[in-house]
Amino acid sequence: MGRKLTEDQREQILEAGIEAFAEKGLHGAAMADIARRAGLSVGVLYKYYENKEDFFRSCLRHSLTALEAVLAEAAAGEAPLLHRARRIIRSLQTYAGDHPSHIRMYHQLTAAGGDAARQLAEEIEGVTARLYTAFIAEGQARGDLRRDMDPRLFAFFFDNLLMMLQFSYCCDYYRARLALYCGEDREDLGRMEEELLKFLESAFTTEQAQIPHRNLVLGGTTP
Amino acid sequence: MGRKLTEDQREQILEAGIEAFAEKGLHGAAMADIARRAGLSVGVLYKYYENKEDFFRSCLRHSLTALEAVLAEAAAGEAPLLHRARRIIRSLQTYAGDHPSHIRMYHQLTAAGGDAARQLAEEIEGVTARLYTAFIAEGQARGDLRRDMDPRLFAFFFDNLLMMLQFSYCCDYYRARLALYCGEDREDLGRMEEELLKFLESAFTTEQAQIPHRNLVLGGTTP
Amino acid sequence: MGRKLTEDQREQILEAGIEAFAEKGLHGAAMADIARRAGLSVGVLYKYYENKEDFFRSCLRHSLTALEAVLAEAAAGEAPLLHRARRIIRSLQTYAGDHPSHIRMYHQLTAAGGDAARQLAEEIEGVTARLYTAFIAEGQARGDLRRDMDPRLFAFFFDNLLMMLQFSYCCDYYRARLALYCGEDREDLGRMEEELLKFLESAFTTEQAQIPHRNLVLGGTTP
Amino acid sequence: MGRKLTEDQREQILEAGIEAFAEKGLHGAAMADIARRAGLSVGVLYKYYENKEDFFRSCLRHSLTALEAVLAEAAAGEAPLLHRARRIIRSLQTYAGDHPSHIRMYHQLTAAGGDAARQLAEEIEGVTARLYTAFIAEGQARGDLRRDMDPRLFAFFFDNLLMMLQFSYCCDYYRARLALYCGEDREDLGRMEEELLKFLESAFTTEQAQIPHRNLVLGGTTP
DNA sequence: CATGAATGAGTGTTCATTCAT
DNA sequence: CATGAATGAACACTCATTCAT
Repeated sequence: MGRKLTEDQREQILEAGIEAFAEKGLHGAAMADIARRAGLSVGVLYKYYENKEDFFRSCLRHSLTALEAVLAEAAAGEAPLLHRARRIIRSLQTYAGDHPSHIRMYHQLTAAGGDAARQLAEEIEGVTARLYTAFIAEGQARGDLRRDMDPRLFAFFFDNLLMMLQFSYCCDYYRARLALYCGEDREDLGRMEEELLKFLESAFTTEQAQIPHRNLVLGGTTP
Repeated sequence: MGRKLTEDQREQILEAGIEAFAEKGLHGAAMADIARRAGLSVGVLYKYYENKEDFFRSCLRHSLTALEAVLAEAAAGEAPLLHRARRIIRSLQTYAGDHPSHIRMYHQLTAAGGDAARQLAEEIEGVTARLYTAFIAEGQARGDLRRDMDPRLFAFFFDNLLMMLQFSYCCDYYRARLALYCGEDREDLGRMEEELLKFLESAFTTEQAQIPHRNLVLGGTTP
Repeated sequence: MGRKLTEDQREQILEAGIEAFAEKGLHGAAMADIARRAGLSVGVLYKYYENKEDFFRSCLRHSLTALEAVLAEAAAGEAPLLHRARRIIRSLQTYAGDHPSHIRMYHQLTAAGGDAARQLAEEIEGVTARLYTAFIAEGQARGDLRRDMDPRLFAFFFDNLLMMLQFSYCCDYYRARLALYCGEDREDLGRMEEELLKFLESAFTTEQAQIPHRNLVLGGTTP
Repeated sequence: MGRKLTEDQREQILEAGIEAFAEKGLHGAAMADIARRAGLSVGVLYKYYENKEDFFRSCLRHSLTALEAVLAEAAAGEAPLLHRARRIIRSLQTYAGDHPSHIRMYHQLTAAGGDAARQLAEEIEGVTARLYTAFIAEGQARGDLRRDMDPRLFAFFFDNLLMMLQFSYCCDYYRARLALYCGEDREDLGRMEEELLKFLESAFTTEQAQIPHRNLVLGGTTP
């Protein structure tokens, strides 16, 4: 699984695979095409990777490791949650702009099925899940964040919004969908950042119990 | 496109297709396999559908029409936004429980590319985009919702959270991911509903300008 | 093989078949398409004809019988050979103009192979072979035609020229080929008739032995 | 289109194709069958030829190029027309005996339709059309040939007779037809050559205007 | 008896994978 | 060791033929 290659070659192969898989999906991408993109023969691919799925997995690992590094860096430090959230959003926007194929490939993974791929991705998702949950719990402990929330589910919602943000910048389908909401303004990254932060800040900081006009909005509990 | 079939047969064929496409995607699913699942021969499929893509489109339309009906019903009425949001969430949870393949297939679409499929889906997304945006604008006009938000982007966030909710109940990958956040509690639909509503209510109703401890949370603007 | 149909229906079916086979060949034509053209269901076709090849054969027989009748009429009578030749050429030109599909289908037969089809056609070719050979022998006996020829082979050449004439008016390939020779004048039927008759008359009437400048033309026997 | 194959392999593949197409036509021949005949897998065919039609075209080109070379050599030189005609007839007889499939395949082409194939063949037919027409015009200029003929149409008749000659030696249908005229003598190539030359010589050299017994033969103009 | 829906073998074509060079 | 030609199973799609209604 990748022995005996210079780091450069490995990089080139994986990058070619990521691009191909991102474009056409696991089924649609052809090994021969990937080899051509990487400037190699198919034989080499099969020397270092057991088969197509194994190679797909390796591309994913490569791609997600990079993404994880970006996230970890953005999330690091002692700054308050939303400050870090802002940094994360910005990082993701930048990353999505620079490496759309990585995001697209990640999205392909979610459609691929297959135990091995899922397992691999769980590794990665596990990191962010723990990271975000810890953030929130910590914020609650410090008193910065509302107490009346389940930190795990709010972390989940947070992650959901970030995933969709990335897909919306990179994947054809979601890009089209975003345009339905924003039209021309789709590319206004600053506005997106601002509004998403507004959304998150209120969601994370405002306890609902005290809010008096609740009934107006929620209309009471449904039976 | 589907003449001469009893509604039952049509249903059966489409359901078989939806299941296959949900599992393996547009490329991965084999027409012969779909025919076998439906208890038919390939010839029949090609009698009623021009080709694989046309059939895929028909499966999608079938699936999305049903989903749309569910949404429209849940969203209808004069009740306040979050009341309707609660109904939508519940409907989607029920729908996802009853027809997981439909959701999975929809998710496959987002990965598939292909002009026709995307076009069709935009139709559908367009409906919800308009629906949600109108909701919010209306709520703002009534004074129920915060004024300092872009209704289009907030509608987008809202839709994002709902899409991810469905995927998280139906798609293998997202199910595994949800488990990372919730563990055993993954199946507690009521809890999910409650927390999501909390998240949404605050996000939608609380204006940020007045909130004094903003800096604590946002940490000021980043340089 | 054709029982229980009114003559009209039979005619209609065969005509539809002839058109289809003429257009697309034995393999290319689809039974369902033929049924549709004839305004019938496939079931009927298979009630009266064993299978596709049997039906093809019946179409052929139908087509060739008509052609034979035309030829026989044109060739009949006591007139001198070339007079009758002129009548044959005219008849064929008219027939080709009115029923191009029949000629085309006949041409398809020559490409089809298959014992049964060949056998059937031999029946028909046999008629013209005998007819033309007898013509010539008779002409020789009367002294109208040259004696230094093999009547069978000259009949063969005669038939060849007539077959190619028909194909050249009806079949796409041969039409294009004729245009290479004639260009715009392809449709000048009178000219074709005249020149072909000139060609035939000399070929059939002039004995070569007496011709003095033979060497100039033949250049002697090749070694 | 054929790179990286030894000339031998290329030859073998094309010969297999020619045989199959000759037997069953463009539609009837199966790529898998051709591959089997050539001792290869289907994949190879598709490595070197874009698709079936492209392969068919290549087989044709291969076949017709060879035929054209034979014709060109036979037609070359300063010898009088019928001398060259004799050489052409002999060459074609030899060629037909050695490569019957090539002739059969060519015949299949005339039945196939399809723009590309027709276009290619027109190229080839164009060569002979020009060649023969020039022959005749030249002969007329020299005074060897009759002046009262349209060189283009006479060239057309000449070509027709030669085409039918080849088909009559190679194609099942035409072989059977030839037998109807010649019986046992079908294989007597020398006789065929002699008689065909007699036929041609008279047709090409004898002007009809001067011939006094014209009316006896032509019977006057038909009303 | 007619219909035309259903069957399923067969076709062109692609592509993961192997292996001789 | 690298190459990329060769393999052949798999797939989308068609159509002769059958048979339930």
